[in-house]
Amino acid sequence: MAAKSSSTEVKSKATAKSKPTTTNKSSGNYWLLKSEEEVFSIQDLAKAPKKTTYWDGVRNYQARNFLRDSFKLGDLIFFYHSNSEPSAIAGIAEVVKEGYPDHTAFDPDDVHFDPKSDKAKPTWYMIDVRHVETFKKPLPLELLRQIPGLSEMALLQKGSRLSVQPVTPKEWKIITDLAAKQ
DNA sequence: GCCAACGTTGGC
DNA sequence: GCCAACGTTGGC
Repeated sequence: MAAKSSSTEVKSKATAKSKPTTTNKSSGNYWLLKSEEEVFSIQDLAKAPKKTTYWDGVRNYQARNFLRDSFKLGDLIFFYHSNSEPSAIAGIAEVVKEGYPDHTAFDPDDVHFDPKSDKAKPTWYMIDVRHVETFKKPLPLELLRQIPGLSEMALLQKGSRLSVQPVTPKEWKIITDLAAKQ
């Protein structure tokens, strides 16, 4: 397991290139994706055909880099409900297709249309994710903030807005243990 | 609904 | 290349 994601690596793509994987095995990386519950919830994902959807609409370069370069097949993802009551980690998804161009950027009728994006050289990327598990009880931000081992988690940092974030193996374990106890 | 924090844009 | 203005995110 060469999972080395950490908040300090947020600006670096080094890990993506340093691991020329030749198998379909997960890179062992963990992630967190934000979605507004009212827009697309983990329940929506569970009900989707094949419990799978494409993760479109990311229009931030840092987040784009993660999607394009670092998400690998089998990587596990916390599904986070933002702007929710309460905002919470709602469950787990997995990567079933690695980064490819986000076609919604080319569609003038789409809310995420980006007139500057060029089909020949796409600016924005997406991945496909499949539902793995919905937590019996979502883990609200307020609860997560009380866990000492999570104090450095990207999600909990002041002003953190990134909708695609790496999660460390340690954070992953603490949170999944927590979910199992609910 | 408010507003702090952040990213992006565009004038210079 | 600076930085003010603006737009967005997202907790509260």
